[in-house]
Amino acid sequence: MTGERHFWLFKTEPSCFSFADLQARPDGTEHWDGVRNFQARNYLRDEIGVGDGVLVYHSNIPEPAVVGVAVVVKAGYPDFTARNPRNVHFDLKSTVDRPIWYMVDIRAERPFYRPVSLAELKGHPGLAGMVLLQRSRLSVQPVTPEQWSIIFRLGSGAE
DNA sequence: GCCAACGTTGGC
DNA sequence: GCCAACGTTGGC
Repeated sequence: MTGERHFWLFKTEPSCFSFADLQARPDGTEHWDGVRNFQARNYLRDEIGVGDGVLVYHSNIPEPAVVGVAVVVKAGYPDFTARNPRNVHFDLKSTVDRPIWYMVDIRAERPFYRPVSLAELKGHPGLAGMVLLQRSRLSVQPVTPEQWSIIFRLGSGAE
């Protein structure tokens, strides 16, 4: 078995790829490709493990929000879109021998009963330390177990 | 659409 | 290796 379970928040623009799109994939599973930021890459390559929990966050919309939960089903491996010249995320510097960019596979577990908006996250005293609220641009970011349980409860309609 | 934040690039 | 210029992100 692997080590303890960790928690993450993945951002996506729903006009590009939404939680519903993830659910619509076979078995609700898709690779999380296209991340082109080194810090996020390091998490994908080195730290995110099978079984870890993922909060899926919709950005760049009128009311940005966490909209659902997913689980990691495959740990970091080279992002093949970096090697496709016709892909928008193509990167000439990434090779088979020396891949630069990585991705993981996630599977949709369930949509939230209600979206938990950015405004709500900002307003919750227990969430002041969230990376999202301090380095909003980081597209793959760690979430503490405490933050996870607060957001999970909010999204489950328990509060 | 604006613009602040911030990551990346490239000249030196 | 510094840092200015530039490009992108993403809330508003």
